Amino acid sequence: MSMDKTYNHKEYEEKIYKLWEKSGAFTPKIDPKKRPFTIVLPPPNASGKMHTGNVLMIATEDLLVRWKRMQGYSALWLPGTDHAGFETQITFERKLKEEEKSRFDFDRQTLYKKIWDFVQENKHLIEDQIRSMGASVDWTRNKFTLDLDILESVVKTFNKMYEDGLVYRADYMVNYCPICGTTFADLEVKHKERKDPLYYIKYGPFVLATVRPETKFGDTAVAVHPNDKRYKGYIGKEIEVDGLLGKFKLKVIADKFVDPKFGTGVVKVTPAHDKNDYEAGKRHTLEVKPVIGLDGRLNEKAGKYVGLTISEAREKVVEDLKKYGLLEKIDENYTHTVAVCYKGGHDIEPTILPNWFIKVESLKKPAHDVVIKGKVKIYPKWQEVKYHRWMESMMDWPISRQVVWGIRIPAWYSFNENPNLQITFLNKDKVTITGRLADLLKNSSLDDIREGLQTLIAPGDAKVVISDKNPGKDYLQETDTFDTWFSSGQWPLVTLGYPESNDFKYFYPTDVLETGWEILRLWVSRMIMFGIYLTGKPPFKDVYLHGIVRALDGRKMSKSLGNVINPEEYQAEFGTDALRMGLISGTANGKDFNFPADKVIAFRNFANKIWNMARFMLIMFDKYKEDVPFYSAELENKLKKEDKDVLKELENTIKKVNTSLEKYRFTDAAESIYHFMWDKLASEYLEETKDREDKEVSLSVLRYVYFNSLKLLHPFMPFITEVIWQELKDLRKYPNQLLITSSWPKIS
RNA sequence: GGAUCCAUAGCUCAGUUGGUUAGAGCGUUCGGUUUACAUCCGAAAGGUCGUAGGUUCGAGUCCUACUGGAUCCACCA
Repeated sequence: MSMDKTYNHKEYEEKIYKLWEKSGAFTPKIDPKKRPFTIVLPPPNASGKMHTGNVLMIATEDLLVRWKRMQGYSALWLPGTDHAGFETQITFERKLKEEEKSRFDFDRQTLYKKIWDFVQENKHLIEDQIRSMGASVDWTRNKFTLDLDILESVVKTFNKMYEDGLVYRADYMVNYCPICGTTFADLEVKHKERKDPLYYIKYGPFVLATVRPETKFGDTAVAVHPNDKRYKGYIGKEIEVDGLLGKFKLKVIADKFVDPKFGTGVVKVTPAHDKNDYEAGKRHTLEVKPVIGLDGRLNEKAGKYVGLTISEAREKVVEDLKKYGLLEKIDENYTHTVAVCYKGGHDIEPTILPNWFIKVESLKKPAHDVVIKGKVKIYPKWQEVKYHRWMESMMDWPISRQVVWGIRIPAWYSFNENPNLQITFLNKDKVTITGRLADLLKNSSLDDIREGLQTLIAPGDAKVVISDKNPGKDYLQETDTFDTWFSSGQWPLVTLGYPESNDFKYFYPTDVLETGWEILRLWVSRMIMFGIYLTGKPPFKDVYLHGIVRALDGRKMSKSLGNVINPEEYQAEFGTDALRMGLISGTANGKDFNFPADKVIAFRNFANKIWNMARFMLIMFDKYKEDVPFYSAELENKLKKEDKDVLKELENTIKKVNTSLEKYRFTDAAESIYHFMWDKLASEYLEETKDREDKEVSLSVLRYVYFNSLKLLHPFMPFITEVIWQELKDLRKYPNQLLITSSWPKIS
C-alpha cells in the first residue's frame, strides 16, 4: 500500500507510456479472425510544435482507437508527420535571415538538404509530444511525407494522372506573393479590410479611380458599363491618353463587370495584374501586358520606373502624376478588401504564370456522390453542407508551388527542344545568373546549370516529358514542387503501402478520418477524390470534424493577439488526462469553442477522486481480502437493493457510453462516466459499503463496478486509469493484464 | 453581395425527433478536522432561455421579422 494522498501525474505518465509501447499494444497484427479498425493520424508539421488543436485531435482519435481496441478490433492508429511545404520553408528562411543569409544564396538541392537536416533535427520534438499525450499510435509504422516510398508513390500517381489526361499546363492568373516568391491557391488567400488612398487620375477624356496607379503601364483597355449613358459615345473607339511615359492609345470596351456607381464609372483594364481584368481581357481579346516581375519589381515595360518595388513605384507614380497635373483628386477614406497570403499576410500580386493543373471534373463527381449516398458520413451532420457546396463549385486545381521544400514535380525539359527556358542559377563563383537557357549555355555548361539551379520557368508551350527518372542527359527537371495537399491527399493510401502491401489489403479503407473542419475542403475532399480514383473506394467511412479551439477571450488564437494557449503548461500543471478530458468535453457537437480551462481543473479533481477511491479499496481489501469473492452470478441472491441499483446504473452507463461514442457524442459519454463514478459510485454506493455488515457482498460489487468503470474511463483518461489498474494488481483476477488491452465492459 | 452558425445562471457551455419543477463545470454565499479524497463533504443563492410576433393542447426546441456576435465563400478597379 503505497499510494499517495493525491495523484501525481508527473510520477507516472512516462512510465506508463513505455509500459504500453513495450507491451506491443500499439502494434496491431494482421489477423483474419479480427476485424480491423484504422485511423490515420492527420500528420502534424514535422518541424512544428503541439498546439491545442493537435491535443484535441489526439485526444479524440486516441479515445476512438482505445475503445475499439478494447472491443477486440485489430486497431491501427498510424502516425506520421508532414513536411508542410510553405510553413517549414518560411520558418527555415527566418533562421537563415538570422545568419544574414537567404534562400537565394543556395542552389535548390543544397537548400533542400539544409531544410531536410533542419527538419530531421526537430522532428522528434513533435513526436515526443505525441507520446507525452499518451497517443496509442503504432510507431513501428511511423511515416513522413517525404519518405522515399511515399515520394515514389505520389510521383506514380502523378504519372498515372498524366497518362489519363488529367494533368495539364496552362497560363493562369495566379495569386502570386512576391515576398514568399510563390503562388497560393485561392483557398490560401485571405481577404483583409484596409484603408488605401483612391486616386482619381486623368485618362485622356476620362477621369478614373484606382488604388493601383503603378499598374497603369500594363493597361490595355479602358472599360465602361454597356448601359452607362455618360460614355456611350466612346464604346469601341480608341482614345488617346497622356501618360507618364508619353502619349498612347487605348480601346474603350463595354463590359458588365464595371460598376457604374463606383468612382467615375470608368475602369482601366490591366489583364496581367487583376483577376477581373484578366477575365475581361479574355472576353475582349485584349493584350496581356505584365509590368511586374516575379521579384515584385516593375519590369522594363514601366520605362523609367523599372526596378522599383510595387510600393515604391506607387509613390513615385503618384508624385509624377501630380507633377504633370494628371491627378485630379485623392480619396483618402476609401476602404476595400485586399488579398493577402495566409502565411505572411503579404499583398498578393495577381500574375500570369504557366502552372500545372489537375482536371477535377471526372474526380469530383464520384467524390461528391459517396457523401450524398452516405457511403462516407460526415459528423456532425451540419458540416456536410460545406462539403456539398465545395464539390459543386470546385474548379481545376493548380498543384505547382514555387518552393523547394516539397516533392519535385517529375517533369523534364530537354534543353534542345526548349531553348527559351527561363533559368536562374548560381554559377561556380556563387553569382546568381538569370536568363534564357540557350544564352546561358554560351558561358556555362548544362551540368553547372543543373548543379546550381535555383528556379526554372518553362514557357507555356514548352516540350515536356513526364517521368520518375531523368530521361536523358540534356534534361532539366521542373523546379516547382507539388502542393502539399497533392501528396497529403494520398496519405491514407501511401502510409498503408498502397497498392500491394498486406497492411493495405487488411487495413484499407480506414474507418474514421478525424480532423478540424477548416481543412474539409483542402484535405478531406482531396483524399476522397484520390481514394476513389486509385482504388475505387473512398479512403474512410466516417469523417468526424472537431471544432477549432479558440483562446480564452473567444477569439482565434494568434501570435499577434498574444492569446495563444500553450497546452504544455496545462499538461504539466493538471496532467495529460485532465487536459485531454477537458478538451473532449469542451464541446458537444463539433462547434468551435473557447479553451475550457475550468473543465481541465474539474477533471484534474476528478482524477484525484478516482485515485482516492482506489486508495479506499486498497485499505478495505487489505482488511477483508480473503473473505471477498470475485463478483459472479452466484452472488446474485445475496444482493441488496443498493447493490442492484449500482449494478443497474453501471449497465446504463455502459449503454450510454456505447451509443454516445457510436454517434461521436464524446461529451455525453464523458459526462455520464463522470457522474456515475462521482455521484453514484463514490458519493453513494461507496459510502454505503462502510456501514455494510456483509462486506463479502458489498466489496465484491464495489470492486466489480469500479473496475468496469475504469475500463469505461480508460479511453478518455488513459494514464490514471492504467496507473490505478496496476496499483490494484493484487485485487484483480489476472494481475498481469494491462488495462489498455483488457476487454470492454459487456452488457449482460 | 451569397451563405452558415450562435444568442440559455456571474463565466464557459449542454439541452439529440417540441412534452412533467430548464442542466453541468467553474465561480459566489453559508456550514463542515465523519479514519479514500479540503483537488473533499453538506447546503444555498442565481435564468421572464436576445427582442417582437406566429404555429400548437403544449416551444429553450418549429416558422417569420428584427437586434447583436462569429465564421465561411465570392468580390470591390
